[in-house]
Amino acid sequence: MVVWPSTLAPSELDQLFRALADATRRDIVARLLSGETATVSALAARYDMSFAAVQKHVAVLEQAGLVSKVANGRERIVRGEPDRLARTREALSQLEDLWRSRISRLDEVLSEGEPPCPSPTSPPTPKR
Amino acid sequence: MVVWPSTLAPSELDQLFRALADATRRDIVARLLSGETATVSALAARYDMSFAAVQKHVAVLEQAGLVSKVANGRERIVRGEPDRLARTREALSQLEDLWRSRISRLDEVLSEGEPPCPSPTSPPTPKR
DNA sequence: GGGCCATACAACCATTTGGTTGTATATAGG
DNA sequence: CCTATATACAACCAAATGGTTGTATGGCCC
Repeated sequence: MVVWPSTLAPSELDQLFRALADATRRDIVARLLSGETATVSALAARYDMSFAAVQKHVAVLEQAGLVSKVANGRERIVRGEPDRLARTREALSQLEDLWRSRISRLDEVLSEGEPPCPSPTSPPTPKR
Repeated sequence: MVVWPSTLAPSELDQLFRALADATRRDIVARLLSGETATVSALAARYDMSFAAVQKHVAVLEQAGLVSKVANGRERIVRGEPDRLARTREALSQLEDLWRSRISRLDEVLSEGEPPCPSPTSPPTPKR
Protein backbone atom coordinates (compact mmCIF):
# COMPACT_ATOMS: atom_id res chain seq x y z
CA MET A 1 0.00 0.00 0.00
CA VAL A 2 1.40 3.37 -1.01
CA VAL A 3 1.54 5.78 1.86
CA TRP A 4 0.23 9.21 0.93
CA PRO A 5 1.75 11.66 3.35
CA SER A 6 -1.55 12.88 4.68
CA THR A 7 -2.61 14.44 1.41
CA LEU A 8 -5.38 12.84 -0.56
CA ALA A 9 -4.79 11.89 -4.17
CA PRO A 10 -7.24 13.33 -6.71
CA SER A 11 -8.85 9.96 -7.31
CA GLU A 12 -9.33 9.54 -3.56
CA LEU A 13 -11.04 12.90 -3.42
CA ASP A 14 -13.23 11.80 -6.30
CA GLN A 15 -14.25 8.75 -4.32
CA LEU A 16 -14.76 10.65 -1.09
CA PHE A 17 -16.93 13.39 -2.54
CA ARG A 18 -18.79 10.92 -4.71
CA ALA A 19 -19.48 8.80 -1.64
CA LEU A 20 -20.78 11.82 0.25
CA ALA A 21 -22.99 12.93 -2.62
CA ASP A 22 -25.85 10.69 -1.53
CA ALA A 23 -28.18 11.37 1.36
CA THR A 24 -28.48 7.71 2.35
CA ARG A 25 -24.71 7.35 2.53
CA ARG A 26 -24.31 10.56 4.50
CA ASP A 27 -26.95 9.26 6.89
CA ILE A 28 -25.10 5.99 7.27
CA VAL A 29 -21.91 7.85 8.09
CA ALA A 30 -23.81 10.03 10.56
CA ARG A 31 -25.28 7.01 12.34
CA LEU A 32 -21.95 5.29 12.53
CA LEU A 33 -20.11 8.32 13.85
CA SER A 34 -22.87 8.79 16.40
CA GLY A 35 -21.95 5.38 17.68
CA GLU A 36 -24.88 3.36 16.50
CA THR A 37 -24.12 -0.35 16.65
CA ALA A 38 -24.07 -1.29 13.05
CA THR A 39 -23.98 -4.56 11.29
CA VAL A 40 -24.85 -4.29 7.64
CA SER A 41 -28.35 -5.63 8.24
CA ALA A 42 -28.92 -3.35 11.22
CA LEU A 43 -28.17 -0.47 8.88
CA ALA A 44 -30.29 -1.92 6.11
CA ALA A 45 -33.29 -2.11 8.45
CA ARG A 46 -33.25 1.69 8.72
CA TYR A 47 -33.82 2.46 5.08
CA ASP A 48 -36.64 1.92 2.69
CA MET A 49 -34.69 -0.09 0.19
CA SER A 50 -33.41 -3.60 -0.31
CA PHE A 51 -30.64 -5.09 1.79
CA ALA A 52 -28.49 -5.35 -1.32
CA ALA A 53 -28.91 -1.65 -2.04
CA VAL A 54 -27.72 -0.68 1.42
CA GLN A 55 -24.93 -3.20 1.11
CA LYS A 56 -23.80 -1.40 -2.04
CA HIS A 57 -23.91 1.94 -0.30
CA VAL A 58 -21.74 0.55 2.47
CA ALA A 59 -19.36 -0.82 -0.15
CA VAL A 60 -19.07 2.62 -1.75
CA LEU A 61 -18.32 4.16 1.63
CA GLU A 62 -15.81 1.44 2.39
CA GLN A 63 -14.10 1.94 -0.95
CA ALA A 64 -13.79 5.62 -0.15
CA GLY A 65 -12.36 4.77 3.24
CA LEU A 66 -15.14 6.50 5.15
CA VAL A 67 -16.15 3.22 6.71
CA SER A 68 -14.55 -0.09 7.53
CA LYS A 69 -15.97 -3.52 8.14
CA VAL A 70 -14.65 -6.04 10.62
CA ALA A 71 -15.87 -9.62 10.53
CA ASN A 72 -17.55 -10.89 13.64
CA GLY A 73 -18.85 -14.38 13.10
CA ARG A 74 -21.30 -14.25 10.28
CA GLU A 75 -21.90 -10.54 10.64
CA ARG A 76 -19.77 -7.55 9.71
CA ILE A 77 -19.50 -4.70 12.10
CA VAL A 78 -19.37 -1.43 10.20
CA ARG A 79 -17.34 1.34 11.75
CA GLY A 80 -17.09 4.98 10.76
CA GLU A 81 -13.66 6.43 9.96
CA PRO A 82 -13.65 9.97 11.32
CA ASP A 83 -10.08 10.47 10.20
CA ARG A 84 -11.00 10.10 6.54
CA LEU A 85 -13.81 12.55 7.03
CA ALA A 86 -11.45 15.01 8.68
CA ARG A 87 -9.05 14.77 5.79
CA THR A 88 -11.88 15.44 3.38
CA ARG A 89 -12.79 18.54 5.32
CA GLU A 90 -9.16 19.59 5.24
CA ALA A 91 -9.19 19.30 1.47
CA LEU A 92 -12.06 21.77 1.39
CA SER A 93 -10.18 24.02 3.77
CA GLN A 94 -7.22 24.00 1.44
CA LEU A 95 -9.47 25.14 -1.37
CA GLU A 96 -10.75 27.91 0.84
CA ASP A 97 -7.21 28.85 1.74
CA LEU A 98 -6.60 29.69 -1.90
CA TRP A 99 -9.33 32.27 -1.55
CA ARG A 100 -8.09 33.54 1.78
CA SER A 101 -4.51 33.96 0.62
CA ARG A 102 -5.75 35.74 -2.48
CA ILE A 103 -7.74 38.12 -0.30
CA SER A 104 -4.82 38.84 1.94
CA ARG A 105 -2.73 39.53 -1.13
CA LEU A 106 -5.36 41.99 -2.30
CA ASP A 107 -5.59 43.57 1.13
CA GLU A 108 -1.87 44.06 1.12
CA VAL A 109 -2.00 45.99 -2.13
CA LEU A 110 -5.14 47.95 -1.30
CA SER A 111 -4.16 49.10 2.15
CA GLU A 112 -0.67 50.17 1.19
CA GLY A 113 0.56 53.33 -0.52
CA GLU A 114 3.77 51.63 -1.53
CA PRO A 115 3.16 47.93 -2.15
CA PRO A 116 6.11 45.65 -1.46
CA CYS A 117 6.41 44.25 -4.96
CA PRO A 118 7.48 46.94 -7.46
CA SER A 119 11.09 47.10 -6.36
CA PRO A 120 13.50 44.39 -7.61
CA THR A 121 14.19 43.00 -4.20
CA SER A 122 11.16 43.51 -2.04
CA PRO A 123 11.88 46.13 0.62
CA PRO A 124 11.62 45.10 4.31
CA THR A 125 7.86 44.65 4.55
CA PRO A 126 6.58 48.01 5.81
CA LYS A 127 4.15 48.14 8.75
CA ARG A 128 1.67 45.28 8.88
CA MET B 1 -36.71 31.47 -3.74
CA VAL B 2 -36.89 29.70 -0.42
CA VAL B 3 -34.36 31.00 2.05
CA TRP B 4 -32.55 28.24 3.91
CA PRO B 5 -31.32 29.67 7.17
CA SER B 6 -27.70 28.83 6.60
CA THR B 7 -28.26 25.08 6.63
CA LEU B 8 -27.98 23.19 3.39
CA ALA B 9 -30.84 20.97 2.28
CA PRO B 10 -29.97 17.34 1.53
CA SER B 11 -30.45 17.84 -2.18
CA GLU B 12 -28.12 20.84 -2.07
CA LEU B 13 -25.51 18.72 -0.35
CA ASP B 14 -25.99 16.11 -3.05
CA GLN B 15 -25.27 18.74 -5.68
CA LEU B 16 -22.32 20.21 -3.83
CA PHE B 17 -20.54 16.94 -3.18
CA ARG B 18 -21.38 15.68 -6.64
CA ALA B 19 -19.92 18.85 -8.11
CA LEU B 20 -16.75 18.43 -6.09
CA ALA B 21 -16.38 14.77 -7.04
CA ASP B 22 -14.52 15.59 -10.23
CA ALA B 23 -10.92 16.69 -10.47
CA THR B 24 -11.53 19.07 -13.36
CA ARG B 25 -14.29 20.83 -11.47
CA ARG B 26 -12.22 21.04 -8.30
CA ASP B 27 -9.44 22.54 -10.37
CA ILE B 28 -11.80 25.09 -11.85
CA VAL B 29 -12.93 26.10 -8.38
CA ALA B 30 -9.32 26.31 -7.25
CA ARG B 31 -8.38 28.56 -10.14
CA LEU B 32 -11.33 30.82 -9.59
CA LEU B 33 -10.75 31.15 -5.88
CA SER B 34 -7.09 31.91 -6.57
CA GLY B 35 -8.32 34.87 -8.54
CA GLU B 36 -7.64 33.74 -12.06
CA THR B 37 -9.50 35.88 -14.56
CA ALA B 38 -11.99 33.50 -15.94
CA THR B 39 -14.29 33.65 -18.84
CA VAL B 40 -15.66 30.29 -19.84
CA SER B 41 -13.28 30.04 -22.77
CA ALA B 42 -10.30 31.13 -20.72
CA LEU B 43 -11.10 28.19 -18.44
CA ALA B 44 -11.70 25.86 -21.36
CA ALA B 45 -8.26 26.67 -22.76
CA ARG B 46 -6.71 25.10 -19.66
CA TYR B 47 -8.09 21.63 -20.09
CA ASP B 48 -7.62 18.90 -22.60
CA MET B 49 -11.25 18.60 -23.57
CA SER B 50 -13.78 20.35 -25.73
CA PHE B 51 -15.15 23.77 -24.91
CA ALA B 52 -18.61 22.26 -24.47
CA ALA B 53 -17.29 19.79 -21.91
CA VAL B 54 -15.79 22.56 -19.79
CA GLN B 55 -18.96 24.55 -20.26
CA LYS B 56 -20.90 21.64 -18.79
CA HIS B 57 -18.56 21.41 -15.83
CA VAL B 58 -19.05 25.11 -15.17
CA ALA B 59 -22.81 24.57 -15.42
CA VAL B 60 -22.63 21.80 -12.81
CA LEU B 61 -20.65 24.07 -10.51
CA GLU B 62 -23.06 26.92 -11.10
CA GLN B 63 -26.05 24.68 -10.37
CA ALA B 64 -24.40 23.70 -7.10
CA GLY B 65 -23.82 27.35 -6.30
CA LEU B 66 -20.05 26.99 -6.15
CA VAL B 67 -19.66 29.38 -9.04
CA SER B 68 -21.62 32.19 -10.60
CA LYS B 69 -21.54 33.77 -14.02
CA VAL B 70 -22.02 37.40 -14.80
CA ALA B 71 -22.52 38.57 -18.36
CA ASN B 72 -19.97 41.00 -19.73
CA GLY B 73 -20.65 41.74 -23.34
CA ARG B 74 -20.45 38.49 -25.21
CA GLU B 75 -18.42 36.77 -22.54
CA ARG B 76 -19.38 35.45 -19.12
CA ILE B 77 -17.13 36.09 -16.22
CA VAL B 78 -17.10 33.10 -13.91
CA ARG B 79 -16.62 33.80 -10.24
CA GLY B 80 -16.01 31.41 -7.39
CA GLU B 81 -18.39 31.41 -4.43
CA PRO B 82 -16.26 30.83 -1.36
CA ASP B 83 -19.30 31.07 0.89
CA ARG B 84 -20.87 27.99 -0.65
CA LEU B 85 -17.62 26.15 -0.21
CA ALA B 86 -17.44 27.23 3.42
CA ARG B 87 -20.94 25.93 4.04
CA THR B 88 -20.01 22.63 2.50
CA ARG B 89 -17.06 22.37 4.82
CA GLU B 90 -19.34 23.20 7.71
CA ALA B 91 -21.58 20.32 6.74
CA LEU B 92 -18.60 18.00 7.04
CA SER B 93 -17.74 19.58 10.37
CA GLN B 94 -21.24 18.84 11.58
CA LEU B 95 -20.78 15.21 10.65
CA GLU B 96 -17.53 15.19 12.56
CA ASP B 97 -19.24 16.82 15.51
CA LEU B 98 -21.43 13.75 15.82
CA TRP B 99 -18.27 11.80 16.39
CA ARG B 100 -16.77 14.34 18.73
CA SER B 101 -19.86 14.59 20.89
CA ARG B 102 -20.04 10.82 21.03
CA ILE B 103 -16.46 10.71 22.20
CA SER B 104 -17.02 13.35 24.83
CA ARG B 105 -20.02 11.38 26.05
CA LEU B 106 -17.80 8.33 26.35
CA ASP B 107 -15.05 10.30 28.06
CA GLU B 108 -17.54 11.63 30.54
CA VAL B 109 -18.54 8.15 31.57
CA LEU B 110 -15.03 6.75 31.53
CA SER B 111 -13.17 9.51 33.35
CA GLU B 112 -15.66 10.32 36.08
CA GLY B 113 -16.25 8.63 39.42
CA GLU B 114 -19.33 10.73 40.09
CA PRO B 115 -20.59 12.22 36.86
CA PRO B 116 -23.08 15.06 37.22
CA CYS B 117 -25.96 13.28 35.57
CA PRO B 118 -26.41 9.60 36.41
CA SER B 119 -28.00 10.32 39.80
CA PRO B 120 -31.35 8.75 40.78
CA THR B 121 -31.10 5.41 39.08
CA SER B 122 -27.81 4.11 37.72
CA PRO B 123 -25.40 3.19 40.53
CA PRO B 124 -22.17 5.21 40.96
CA THR B 125 -20.29 3.86 38.00
CA PRO B 126 -18.28 0.90 39.30
CA LYS B 127 -14.83 1.39 37.80
CA ARG B 128 -14.45 -0.50 34.54
C1' DG C 1 -24.00 44.45 -43.15
C1' DG C 2 -20.84 40.64 -42.71
C1' DG C 3 -17.79 37.85 -40.36
C1' DC C 4 -15.66 36.34 -36.24
C1' DC C 5 -15.73 35.10 -31.56
C1' DA C 6 -17.88 33.54 -27.02
C1' DT C 7 -21.55 31.18 -25.44
C1' DA C 8 -25.48 28.18 -25.32
C1' DC C 9 -27.75 24.08 -26.25
C1' DA C 10 -29.40 19.76 -28.49
C1' DA C 11 -28.46 15.13 -29.92
C1' DC C 12 -25.85 11.36 -29.44
C1' DC C 13 -22.87 7.77 -27.18
C1' DA C 14 -20.38 4.89 -23.63
C1' DT C 15 -19.93 4.28 -18.88
C1' DT C 16 -21.36 4.65 -14.19
C1' DT C 17 -24.86 4.76 -10.70
C1' DG C 18 -28.53 3.32 -7.83
C1' DG C 19 -31.75 0.36 -7.55
C1' DT C 20 -33.88 -4.42 -8.20
C1' DT C 21 -34.08 -9.82 -7.83
C1' DG C 22 -31.96 -14.09 -7.51
C1' DT C 23 -28.37 -17.20 -6.08
C1' DA C 24 -24.35 -18.77 -3.41
C1' DT C 25 -21.69 -19.25 0.87
C1' DA C 26 -20.78 -19.33 5.62
C1' DT C 27 -21.98 -19.31 10.39
C1' DA C 28 -25.19 -19.92 14.50
C1' DG C 29 -28.14 -22.74 16.81
C1' DG C 30 -31.69 -26.38 17.64
C1' DC D 1 -27.24 -32.49 10.33
C1' DC D 2 -30.56 -29.10 9.09
C1' DT D 3 -32.32 -24.75 8.93
C1' DA D 4 -32.42 -20.04 9.30
C1' DT D 5 -29.75 -15.86 9.17
C1' DA D 6 -25.97 -12.49 7.53
C1' DT D 7 -23.44 -11.47 3.91
C1' DA D 8 -21.70 -11.47 -0.74
C1' DC D 9 -22.17 -11.15 -5.51
C1' DA D 10 -23.95 -11.50 -10.32
C1' DA D 11 -27.25 -10.09 -13.70
C1' DC D 12 -30.27 -6.92 -15.08
C1' DC D 13 -32.47 -2.21 -15.77
C1' DA D 14 -33.46 2.85 -15.94
C1' DA D 15 -31.47 7.08 -15.29
C1' DA D 16 -27.63 10.14 -14.78
C1' DT D 17 -22.67 11.42 -16.12
C1' DG D 18 -18.98 12.91 -18.92
C1' DG D 19 -17.67 13.32 -23.03
C1' DT D 20 -18.31 14.26 -28.19
C1' DT D 21 -20.01 17.03 -32.53
C1' DG D 22 -23.05 20.09 -34.63
C1' DT D 23 -26.00 24.04 -34.78
C1' DA D 24 -28.01 28.41 -33.17
C1' DT D 25 -27.63 33.07 -31.07
C1' DG D 26 -25.77 37.31 -29.93
C1' DG D 27 -22.13 40.78 -29.32
C1' DC D 28 -17.64 42.99 -31.45
C1' DC D 29 -15.27 45.00 -35.00
C1' DC D 30 -14.03 45.94 -39.95
